[in-house]
Amino acid sequence: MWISRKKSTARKKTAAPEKKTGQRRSISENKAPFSSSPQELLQHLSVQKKKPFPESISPMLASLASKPFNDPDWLYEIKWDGYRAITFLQNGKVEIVSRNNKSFHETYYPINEGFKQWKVNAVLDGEIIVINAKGKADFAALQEWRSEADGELRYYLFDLLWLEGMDMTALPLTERREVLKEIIPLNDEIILYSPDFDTTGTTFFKQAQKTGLEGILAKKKDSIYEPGKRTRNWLKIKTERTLEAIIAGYTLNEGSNKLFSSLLLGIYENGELQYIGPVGTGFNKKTQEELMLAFKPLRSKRCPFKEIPEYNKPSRFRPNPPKASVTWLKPALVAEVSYQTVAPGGILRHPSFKALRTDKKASEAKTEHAVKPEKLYKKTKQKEKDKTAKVVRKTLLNPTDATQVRIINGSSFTFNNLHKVFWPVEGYTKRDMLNYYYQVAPYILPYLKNRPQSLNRFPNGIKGKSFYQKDLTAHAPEWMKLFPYTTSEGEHKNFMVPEDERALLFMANAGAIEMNPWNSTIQKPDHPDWCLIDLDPSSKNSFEQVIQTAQVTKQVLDELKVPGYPKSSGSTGIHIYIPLNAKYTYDECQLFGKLIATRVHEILPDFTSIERLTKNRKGKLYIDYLQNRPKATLAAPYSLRPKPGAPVSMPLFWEEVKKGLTITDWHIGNAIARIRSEGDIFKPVLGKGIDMKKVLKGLA
DNA sequence: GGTGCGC
DNA sequence: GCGCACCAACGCTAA
DNA sequence: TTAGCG
Repeated sequence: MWISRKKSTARKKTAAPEKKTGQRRSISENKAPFSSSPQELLQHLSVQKKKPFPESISPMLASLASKPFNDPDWLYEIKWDGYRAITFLQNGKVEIVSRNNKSFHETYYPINEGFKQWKVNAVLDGEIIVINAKGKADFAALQEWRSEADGELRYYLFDLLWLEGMDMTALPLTERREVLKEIIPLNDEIILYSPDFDTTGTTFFKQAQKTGLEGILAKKKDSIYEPGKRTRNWLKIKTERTLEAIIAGYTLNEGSNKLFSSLLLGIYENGELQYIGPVGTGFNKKTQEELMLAFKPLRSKRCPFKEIPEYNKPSRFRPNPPKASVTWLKPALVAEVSYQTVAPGGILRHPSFKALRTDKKASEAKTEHAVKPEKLYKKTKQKEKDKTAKVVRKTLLNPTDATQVRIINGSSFTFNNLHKVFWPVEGYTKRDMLNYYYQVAPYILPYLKNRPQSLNRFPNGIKGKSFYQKDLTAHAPEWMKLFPYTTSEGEHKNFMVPEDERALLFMANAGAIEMNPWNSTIQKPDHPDWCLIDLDPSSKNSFEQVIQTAQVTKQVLDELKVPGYPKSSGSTGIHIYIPLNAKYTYDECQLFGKLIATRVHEILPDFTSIERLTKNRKGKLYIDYLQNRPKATLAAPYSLRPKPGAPVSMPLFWEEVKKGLTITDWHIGNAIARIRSEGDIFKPVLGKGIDMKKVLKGLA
């Protein structure tokens, strides 16, 4: 028994990064800052080598959600109303920059002071705010902040992106925050840890409303940090609503030294302008001046409302309001206004002026705008049901031995040549590849099970000689499932059909870097589970054109009310899958694919082509629907590709299919973290299929 | 990557 | 016991 | 029949 005999293999050093700083909690006195052991963390990070100090990072952004929710897998933070700021701390040098990489170094100089006692090299993410005299975060005050007399600065840190040569972004949020908490000195009054609250989303939201906070953030505990991305794993829920209202007039209180005291607002309902109340806050002197300038040509004698509203109405807070005079305006300007609720009678409570919408005509003003539905949340809910997605597996092979024996699904495997470099530029080895497939097995197997495979083998890495193998008859172990076929020559042969991770690792161990399953299963070999659209650029196309074509494909599918799921091919293009649930034949499927491809080509005739023959394509992007045929294969979702950079064919959200996406975004080094964080977002491809008849009827 | 042959 | 050669797709269609 | 393609 090899496994038990080998004992002294990998027990190496590597504790958590240890620093010493004055007031900080010492790491040794508390438990290690990682929920798992350092060994596990190291293993977690094993695919990445020491990462250099990042030059710049754009912050990860939150998506907007319409209402709070409760979920133990999410944590809740305060949404600070200030400037997002990333701090680069290197060898005692401090650089604090905005979202757009503008330096805050001079502007908010007191913050630099606090970082002087830090002894670590790190990249931190947080929000700078100003507390005004009332003790509340004040965005306007922040913008006008010049010195400590203008209010108290705070820098709330909520994330850690890099620490002492370790890229933290691939770690789950909770682990990043645990380490972050450890390294923030306790004696600083400006630099603070932005806490999370162990409560339900709804309770926390109510609390936030009461406290007058701008909103809350919900963050998925196991989410990774994806720079520059507006993620669904971070959601912001605002306590205030906004609407677009028409400015119908303004008032001026007796004895006021301002240009105006409030704006009188209305919205159109059934063609009539309805009064929705005054707004008296949210503008400073400068915006008032600008507004007055815009009002000048609109002044009118006539009140645009049907009835003159009671703008002098006393309120609970102002039983004896100052006498105000009114100037009516022609209803032409649109203001964006925030408010908390609508009182009976349609009057806004706690309205605040946000901005003049110069891009909108009065007739276009809408009651509610933006606010994405909680669709986002429902999606993640689905993921949680998927138990396999929750299991965090250890790696299969240790980092040292060149040969290792493992039992998988009851079968013994001898893995040889584990040091062999498969991706020479990056140095990824056969071991890295096997570890990847072992970890991705629960996610990729649904797309391989019951599907005959074409093995595309690279036993000597991506630069070595490669070959295809379909017939496994002579090489299959007894446990291997086979699927018989007859060649056009009349020879009887057998495809292999993977059933479990044992089969997956068999293929990987054979040098099959890429997994190439049929589009149908052996249960219904002539009925594909999905329809493929393969966007395959020529060397003359830019990737931007691929993205544009994918977006147009999405648009065409939307018009037909057909769902489509995109993934990066991992090579040069993008694949789009339409779920069919094995209800149609390959012929029908291909015709449907042709229909989509043709429509896309008609919209983008300049740089796309649906010609099968390369020479007829004239260097255009090939919209390939012909792979919808029996026995054809395509790299599976989550498959590695034998290309430089060890890219992964990664399922994407449509929102990610936009300018800036690159083919190397996802690779062997970061794919596992991404997949664990997002779950299998391709799952609907294996779900309910489309009703092709209905779609075609709608077209006729 | 696995096999079989010749040395 | 080793180095080495050899093997490991397929179906379609244009020309 | 072969060459090209995916």
